[in-house]
Amino acid sequence: MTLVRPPTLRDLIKAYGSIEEVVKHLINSGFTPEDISWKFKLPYYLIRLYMEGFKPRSRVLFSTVTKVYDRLALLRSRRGKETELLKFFKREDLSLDVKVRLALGRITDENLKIGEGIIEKALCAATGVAPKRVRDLFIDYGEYGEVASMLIRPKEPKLTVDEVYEAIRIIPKLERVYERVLHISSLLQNSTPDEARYIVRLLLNDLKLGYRQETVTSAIARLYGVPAELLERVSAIIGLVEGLTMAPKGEAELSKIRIRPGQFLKPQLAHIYDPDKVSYPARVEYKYDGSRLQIHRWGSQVRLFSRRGIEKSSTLPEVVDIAMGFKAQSCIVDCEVIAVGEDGTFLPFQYLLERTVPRELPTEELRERMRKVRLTIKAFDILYLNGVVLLDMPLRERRRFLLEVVPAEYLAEGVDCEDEVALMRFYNEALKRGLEGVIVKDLNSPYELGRRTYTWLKIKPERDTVDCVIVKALYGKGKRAGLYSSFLMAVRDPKERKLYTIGKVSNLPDEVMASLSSKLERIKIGEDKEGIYVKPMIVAEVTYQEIQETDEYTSGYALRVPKIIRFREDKTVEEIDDVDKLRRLYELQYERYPVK
DNA sequence: TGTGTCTGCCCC
DNA sequence: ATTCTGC
DNA sequence: GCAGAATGGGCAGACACA
Repeated sequence: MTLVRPPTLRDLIKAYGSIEEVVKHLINSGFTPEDISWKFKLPYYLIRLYMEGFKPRSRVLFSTVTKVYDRLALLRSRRGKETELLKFFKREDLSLDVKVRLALGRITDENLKIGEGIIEKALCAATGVAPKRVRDLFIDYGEYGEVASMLIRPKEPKLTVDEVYEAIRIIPKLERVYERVLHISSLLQNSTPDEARYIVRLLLNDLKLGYRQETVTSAIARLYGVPAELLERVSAIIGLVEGLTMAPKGEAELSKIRIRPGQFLKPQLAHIYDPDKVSYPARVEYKYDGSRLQIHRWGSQVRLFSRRGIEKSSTLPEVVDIAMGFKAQSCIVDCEVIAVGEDGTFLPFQYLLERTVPRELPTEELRERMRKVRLTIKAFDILYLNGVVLLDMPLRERRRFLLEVVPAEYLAEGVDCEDEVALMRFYNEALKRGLEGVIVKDLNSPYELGRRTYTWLKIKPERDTVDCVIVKALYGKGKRAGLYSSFLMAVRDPKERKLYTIGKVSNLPDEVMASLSSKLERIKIGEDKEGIYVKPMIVAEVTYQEIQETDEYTSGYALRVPKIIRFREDKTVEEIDDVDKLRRLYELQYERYPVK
């Protein structure tokens, strides 16, 4: 009589040659990764790695990287961090692109679709701890990396850099939430507390090490003996990871990288207006309430990029058509895309989002939206024309080319101003015509990629203010863990003694926040996972950029870009503004912004 | 099938 | 988007 | 002065779940 026993993993490896082949065979025979993981007591993440053809290249332990992270976190000065990074980049047992991505905390350019929700689930699954306790720890520590390191049990470090790196890179292939949860929880189960801290932070795209990408750039520049400015420029043109990994090729090769249409460039940004920073004559243009768009055209090819470099041409076909009308062989044009009604009046920003947020749409849906929300553009700069880079040219000269290339109806309207009086005259006219404000530009300034400069200044009006009351204080995260960091505000009902919420405000100095917290705790009347509810008695004057209709708040209105101007200790809850005033303010803005 | 939650180097 | 903060 | 880190409003899409 022979005893029949199921084949062990060892048997199967012998039969199929490698564990990778075994996994492939089992998947083809209809087993799920979960089945295999359970049957052979193998971590789920490893099964997924083998399914994707994972081949370990180096045996460097991930714990060697977490030690570097720990040292970087401890170092205060920029110079110290740079030296530590330099040491890390000198390691020869890891490839440069892996090191660069580990240093930047960005393992892949694809969306991981992992946020706090999934991390919480994975931590519960990995440790058996109740969600409530995980959430409580999150309130205390303000960040899931630290929470993970609290919850994961110490063990001998055995994860390799390769495993962790590849395990993160394959996450976009895991479509279902439960697959991602299993994947991450198995990774965390096999990690030490320190490893768990940094795995979670890598997954959330935030290492919290307090250095800038500029520091990474200069460390690499130093190591390979190339000018940091050159490396920065190359990175601005071809992307950060791509640029930094080119450093070993040397200065000559780096200098060959040229701007070309089709390759996103980080746009220049503006500061808030300061009269002392304007040099006249200045170029002053309307500021349209839309979305930034960088138009690339070469021959019959067009690419559109949002402010952060997301490609948008498939959902904005009318802008592609406009670009085809540009009088150029090739060009890169900087503009604002805005939503307009059938009569050409500006539509509120909310409408535009229905067009600019989606990355792709079924043709029928796109057609429908194109009918509902029409688009146009207002161009204000040109960075490249027919093979020539215009960045270093003064704005005054770039504009000459812009006017030749872009038809007048698609140009941002503006004037050259000789002095502040003319500037203010134009600004007031802009407000009267329903614009968001104006941008003031130095006519002699070059276009500085990815920088916020004082050569571009934006002026926006102070809107009305609303007196409202704090009804809830919300816990802070990250470095504000353990503190309150924002407030839920409410206005009165005109008749009844009821309060209606209108939105949240934050961005108060730490000192103010600290002095308020004891007061808030004294008037606490309840709590939930986000924060504490308080007796409505702290009154504040709040301003905003726009009032929007919403289902999110009980008043039916929300403030866009809200901010506290001052606390009104002279006012009581009975004296704050009511919902009627909010409604009046809401309707008033459409006298300025006519909507069809 | 409808509603709710989460995520997005989203857009501002 | 805005604001604060540390370098 | 700068960039990073905290925070606000919105929307769509993709799942999860009932």
